[in-house]
Amino acid sequence: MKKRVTIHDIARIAGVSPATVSRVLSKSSYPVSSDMRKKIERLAEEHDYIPNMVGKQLKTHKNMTIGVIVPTISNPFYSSVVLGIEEMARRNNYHVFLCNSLQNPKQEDEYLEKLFENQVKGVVLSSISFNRALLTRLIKLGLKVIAIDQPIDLQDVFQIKFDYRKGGYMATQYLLDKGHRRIAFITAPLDRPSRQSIFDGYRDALQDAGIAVEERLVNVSEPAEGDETRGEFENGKLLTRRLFDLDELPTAVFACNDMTALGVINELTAHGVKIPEQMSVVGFDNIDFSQMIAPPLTTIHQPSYEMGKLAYNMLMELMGGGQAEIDIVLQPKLIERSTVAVKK
Amino acid sequence: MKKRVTIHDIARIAGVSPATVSRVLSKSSYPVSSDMRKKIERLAEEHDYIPNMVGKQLKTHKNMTIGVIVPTISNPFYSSVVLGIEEMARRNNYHVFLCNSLQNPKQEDEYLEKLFENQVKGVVLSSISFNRALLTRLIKLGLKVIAIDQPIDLQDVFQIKFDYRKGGYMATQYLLDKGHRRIAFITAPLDRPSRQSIFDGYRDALQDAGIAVEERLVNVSEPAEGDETRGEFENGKLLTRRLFDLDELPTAVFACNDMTALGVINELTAHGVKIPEQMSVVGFDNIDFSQMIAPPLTTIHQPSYEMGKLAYNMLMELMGGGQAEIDIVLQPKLIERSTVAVKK
DNA sequence: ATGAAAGCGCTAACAA
DNA sequence: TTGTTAGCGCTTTCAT
Repeated sequence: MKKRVTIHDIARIAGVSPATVSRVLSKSSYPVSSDMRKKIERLAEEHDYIPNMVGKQLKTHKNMTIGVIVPTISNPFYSSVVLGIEEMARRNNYHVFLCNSLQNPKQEDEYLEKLFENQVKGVVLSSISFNRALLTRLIKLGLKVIAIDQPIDLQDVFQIKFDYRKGGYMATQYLLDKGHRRIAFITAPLDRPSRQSIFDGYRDALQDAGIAVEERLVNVSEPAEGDETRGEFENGKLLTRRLFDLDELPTAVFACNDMTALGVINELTAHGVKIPEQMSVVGFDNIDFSQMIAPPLTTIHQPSYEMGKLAYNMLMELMGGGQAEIDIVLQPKLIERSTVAVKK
Repeated sequence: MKKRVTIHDIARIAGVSPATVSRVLSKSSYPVSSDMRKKIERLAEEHDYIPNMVGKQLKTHKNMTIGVIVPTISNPFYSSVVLGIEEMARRNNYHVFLCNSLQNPKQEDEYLEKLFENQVKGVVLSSISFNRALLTRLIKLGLKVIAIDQPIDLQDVFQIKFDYRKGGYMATQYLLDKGHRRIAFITAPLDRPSRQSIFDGYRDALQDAGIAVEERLVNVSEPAEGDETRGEFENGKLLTRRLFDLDELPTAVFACNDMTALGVINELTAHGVKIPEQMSVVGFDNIDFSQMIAPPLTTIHQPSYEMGKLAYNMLMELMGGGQAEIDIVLQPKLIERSTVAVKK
């Protein structure tokens, strides 16, 4: 294992000062004679010089990495968001420091702190925590934060929002338009603002149609910890099973996300219920998989990849001292596929 | 925005030397009187002291981050591997620097270099490149590398292998046992060793059964770039379409991975072909989704999460100066679900 | 038990 | 155009 060569080594070999070497190797605009420049570049190449960003960073207080904290990348929705962020970051020579909070607020805080210790200056955060103590402290110390997916109600935190309520409303309205009156809502715990909003949309759509919300048709699961993705699916199955305890099945199911909808469909199919002939199903998110199943899932599109890109752009704006940014609210879109039939 | 407080600030306030402050705040084992220790801890707390890891790292040449390079986390197989690595890393207070090479060898090299510049000392790599120039250089400079998924034939690179050939053999043999004789193989380009090996297994199983490999039943797609996950699915669809040009359909399809198998199933269903009654399908990987579809997919299990954990452990061993590590070959397992029927 | 001082690799005034 | 020097925040020998 060869010793690492530094700017000083190159300087010594070239018989010049480290400053000159720094100027050429860091692509500074500072003037250096072209002979010198060539010589140094050649020497650097020959000696396998690779810059040490830690030294540079300590001096300049700048770095090229941003943090991203999401519940888990095993959820295709988040992996798509992350890919969007990373794509933009790459183009601008930034790095992404990815953290999976795994439904654990403590984990979220630990990552936040670690990120900050590592001098990360900007973070895109899908927060599952309610305690804003640490976040507030870090923001005071200069951390820039963009909230996605879950709102964060703090001064100086800007948001890429999504109109979950409207999405919930649209999905329900669509089912209503197809003639359905008994529409079940199946969801993971309403402990996240996004889910609560989807439920609000469901409720409002029913009420606007003059239909009372039947409590037995609203199925909320118990909170769980760990990797959520498998959980959402299992959840969908579990809550669907409860439907069969009812005197009469609903004619349609609206699930709080696609993973849950997959569970619903799976369980329904296991019970011999045909989709959409005997039961209509609508999901939420429009993950790639939703169109890969048979029949392909009708769902509400949430532009995850674009969300990632937007989040990156807003973060850069913020970090570049841009100010008075405005929150963005992305609009839902209904994707009609094949899991909904007209109620006969 | 408050100015960041350093150990010097704390030292000044406490009226002691920075050395003493460092000793207590970095949890050094060096003796410090308990009065002093308490005072410093209190002051640090009061003044919101947060250590600067960059300074520390420059001095100690140690850091707590490892790199992980995979084709894309939007592929559930890789996201599961990454989660396994991250889980272990977290337990040991390590960080994961995640990079998606997106099927692009140049991107892979860029990330490798960036990682190294940032003083990352260990990397878990699923390489899609064939050019080992940079990697060889970095290894000479002390980088430790664990290869997963795709073998890397370099001195000092240790591997978590998977017996792809055996997996391919098992899947084909299983189909053979069920009475199938005309078994199509559908795959993305054989430019990765893993896929080639799966094909070898397919071929060998047929040959051992005294069945000639029919060229028209082996469908290989053209190379593509970009985010592969959607591509694999589309690929499965595309190649399945070609099957219908044949004089006679095969009775079973073996796909090189589950995403492709989903595409196969999707296209088959679109053509009104019932699975498994009219066509049997076997996948490869056993991603979570493979059991979420209807009917659930029969497939070859590749232990992605465990692979991640193993990779982390091996890497730590290597980085800790452990030597004479031995490559590991994980064994495939057939998961019988519902997409295969006995050939009548 | 505490402090002084050097230095990790790099950059950036300032000087020459 | 090039060099000198100081120092980013931290740890760590060596002294005291």
